[in-house]
Amino acid sequence: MTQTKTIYAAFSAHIAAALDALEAAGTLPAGLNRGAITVEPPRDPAHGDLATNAAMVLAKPAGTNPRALADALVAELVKVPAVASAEIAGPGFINLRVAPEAWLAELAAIGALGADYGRSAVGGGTTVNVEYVSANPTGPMHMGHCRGAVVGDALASLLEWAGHKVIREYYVNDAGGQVDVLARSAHLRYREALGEDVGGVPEGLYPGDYLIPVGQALAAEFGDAYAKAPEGEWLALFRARAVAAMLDQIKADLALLGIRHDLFSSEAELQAAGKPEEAEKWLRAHDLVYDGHLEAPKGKTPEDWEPVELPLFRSTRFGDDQDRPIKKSDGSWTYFGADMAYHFQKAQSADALVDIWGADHAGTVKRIKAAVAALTGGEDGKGKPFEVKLVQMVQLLKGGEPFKMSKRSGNFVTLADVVEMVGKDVVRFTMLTRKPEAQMDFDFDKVVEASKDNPVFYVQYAHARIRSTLRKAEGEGFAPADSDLALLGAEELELVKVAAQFPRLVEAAAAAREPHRIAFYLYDLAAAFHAYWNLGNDKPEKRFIVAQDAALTGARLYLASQIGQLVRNGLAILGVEAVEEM
RNA sequence: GCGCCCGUAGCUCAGCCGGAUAGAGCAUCAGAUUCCUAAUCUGGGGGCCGUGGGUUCGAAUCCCGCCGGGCGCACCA
Repeated sequence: MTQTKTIYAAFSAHIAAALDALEAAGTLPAGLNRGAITVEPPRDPAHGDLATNAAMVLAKPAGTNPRALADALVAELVKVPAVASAEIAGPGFINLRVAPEAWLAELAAIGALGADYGRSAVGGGTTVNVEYVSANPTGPMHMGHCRGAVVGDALASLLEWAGHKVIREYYVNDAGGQVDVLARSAHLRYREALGEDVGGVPEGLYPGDYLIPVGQALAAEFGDAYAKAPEGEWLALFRARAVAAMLDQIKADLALLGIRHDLFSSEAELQAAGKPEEAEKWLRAHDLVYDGHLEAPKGKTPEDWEPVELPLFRSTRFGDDQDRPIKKSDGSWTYFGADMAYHFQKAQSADALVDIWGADHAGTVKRIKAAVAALTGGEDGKGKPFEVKLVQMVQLLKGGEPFKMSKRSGNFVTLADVVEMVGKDVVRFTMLTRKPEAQMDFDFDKVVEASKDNPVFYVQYAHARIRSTLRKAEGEGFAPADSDLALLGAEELELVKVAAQFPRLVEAAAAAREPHRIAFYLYDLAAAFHAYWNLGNDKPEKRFIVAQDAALTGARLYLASQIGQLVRNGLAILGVEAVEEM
């Protein structure tokens, strides 16, 4: 994997070197904490290309005032060739202008690194397990699963770009009551396939047509052997067959979105292997599980409430409201009991864990975080890094009105339907145009709109324009060339400046676990490109192809080519195809 | 009642680890098309960053209270 040395990193090093020089000269005490120093593009471009707060941050501990320290720093910084100018502003900011040669070097770096430009080593090769989707294997994927699937998948790619090893994992909840319901529903379809008139699907079973082929397959495999048999004879068998069929379906649905997990972990297998028992034993030994009485639910008092003694995990020690049962009164594991063991298992093979959950599970975040902290860190130690990212609801709309599908497939809008209607790339990009913890509307009419209102098309269009231009140029005998990049002027450098932010953005987005930042960046990059493009409307000499100037054309085509590369890199993180033409 | 998320321009939303005069799109107003794709671009107007305190050189950002919206709150998954 190639590491990108960003221009920002280079300037951080310049500033560090300047501080070293001041220390050596005795101007600055040695050993000051430089952790709070930032180097970033100022909000207002008039303040230059980069600004640092170094003087403000260090003035107090150094026993001097920001302006005086800034003066000394500036004197050092102006010696650096890549620094075109350095001046003090405001309360003590140092505003830097980057020499054009340094920007052109960055442009050349994009060309040299190509599809790897933006990859970073900040992750240090540590392994992050990202668990996402994990929909119950009781039916096809529906839109409720979609956002988490896309966010999780994009996050996984983003973490890879930032230098992590990533495990993409799916937890298969194949041990709970709902898969028994699935088995019974499949049995009904099985009898139906044998010719029995089963009437309608009774309340409490899954009504969707998607179980019809499962019933037919069971009928073909087993004949009428289980048609009249008591449930005990077929439940486990039918459950296994139905779950397998549903998982195949889910994998096919995910494939439509371009998602493929590395690992599918079965809750049933986890339990069969005795993992929850192991966790319980360890927790009991550390007084983190005890037999106690569950409190009555808060806020409402169920009429049939009875206190029962259950094994409880002391999640209150980690900030939860109450201790949580890990087993039910019938002796089987609660979802939480098994999930706890599952997270412990995941932690064995990863340095950090990330779960992507629907917001409807927000209430259980504290207990699982408590469990991970306990199992990976002991009762008071700090556990492995573990984050739960909550993905908020998506409201489906069409023309501003709530959208309802036919009930043919079982009373929900399937992911497959949506992908068929609007396409994979639109689904993926649109899901990433909002931060995940904010609710979002998904309007079928708006997301397929081919205009700049629609970020997907806006970004795609920028790429298509670039490719189109390069094709046309090739037809006219021009090719991108990096031999005369110095011919590029201020307007072209503006584009390079936006491009140069990509590597640090990847790092920041990965650190924050926020892939949506890439989508917003691509929009900004596309806007910068479109803006430059339109200079050519008024001024033909600003177009990429200037027929009478082969050297300039070559340099501009090189720029265009690298911007196109960057769009592809960003889209690759998001799992969206870059198109050749619109 | 409790927990979590959200509250930024008329609308939909960004705002990176606290940084300078808070940004973008839509809508609105005024402009640009003999052109590599105008599916685009340029400019104007539009703000008590829900609200009241606190922390400090500095707060949309961090902390606390309150208001409003969403989600959740049994041994379900």
